[in-house]
Amino acid sequence: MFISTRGRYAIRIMIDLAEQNSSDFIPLKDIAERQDISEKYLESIINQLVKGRLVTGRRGKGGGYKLLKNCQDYTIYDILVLTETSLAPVACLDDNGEGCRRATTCKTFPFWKELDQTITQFLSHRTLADLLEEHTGGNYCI
Amino acid sequence: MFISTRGRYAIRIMIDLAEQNSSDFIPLKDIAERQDISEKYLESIINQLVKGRLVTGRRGKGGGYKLLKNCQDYTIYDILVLTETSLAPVACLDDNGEGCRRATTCKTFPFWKELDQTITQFLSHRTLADLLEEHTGGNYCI
DNA sequence: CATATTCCTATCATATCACATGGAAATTAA
DNA sequence: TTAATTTCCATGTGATATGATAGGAATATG
Repeated sequence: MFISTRGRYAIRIMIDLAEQNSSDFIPLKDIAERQDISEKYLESIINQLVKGRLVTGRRGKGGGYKLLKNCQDYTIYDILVLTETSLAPVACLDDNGEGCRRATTCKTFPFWKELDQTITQFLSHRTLADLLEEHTGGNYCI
Repeated sequence: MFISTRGRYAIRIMIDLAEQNSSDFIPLKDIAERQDISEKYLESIINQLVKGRLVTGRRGKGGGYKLLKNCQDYTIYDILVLTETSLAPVACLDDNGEGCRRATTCKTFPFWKELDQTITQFLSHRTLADLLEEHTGGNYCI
């Protein structure tokens, strides 16, 4: 499997935040209930999104999380690259291809590179706004 | 990681067989030595290729494996679909999307389906012959 | 202060991966 | 026929990633 639940849940968190369409902080508890996912697991995921500056969090009463940008300004790639351990389709491509010493002579290496580019382009040409519109027809974004 | 060593090794086996450009059976021992991969591991991989009718094997002295078709008639998809446990980029898409009960309402499902199609198209539009030519400029195929 | 909520650091069960071991069956050459 | 070769078949194993869970410290509100 390429994209793990971790990355998929991250996208669902972002969609949920966008759908609330609020300038208030949204408690993770609410997101976990709506999405029917363990709050503790979501916690570890949204932490990565905070560190990656995709969302911001505030502690204490009235705290929670909120988006930092408009949803058309988040690409799916932005979200996945933070939450997935690797977006390379093959191990040869990790660490800029330093991982494989056969890279220079390998007959399959250019092929994997092309596959990687194809996937990366696909993921970085879609925004959070695209996902919202795709299903609702509406526009939740500011 | 998306494509495991299993699938990558399978492609290297197929390339190796094509490069021998022979109507004789090629012993797996030779392939393992040339590719510097454990023969026993390759054995379990090439078994899947035999069962999938991509190659044929013969036992005993003078035995080995050989391709059944011209290499322009093998797509990379053909090879990977046999050797990888799943080519679906996300779990939601396994078993024709039956795996996920949220599929009908999920805002991300159409997106994953598109990603899957993009990848599948990429993999099924390249043949073994393409990989051989890409690196050597020559044509090993009949 | 009491409560809500994020942050931080562990731990754990399960599955998959990459590979190894041990042999049975078949084919050919001598 | 015998020995050598080689595919076929089943099962075992250590390492790693994944998908969680647990407990508590820090911080903000009222």
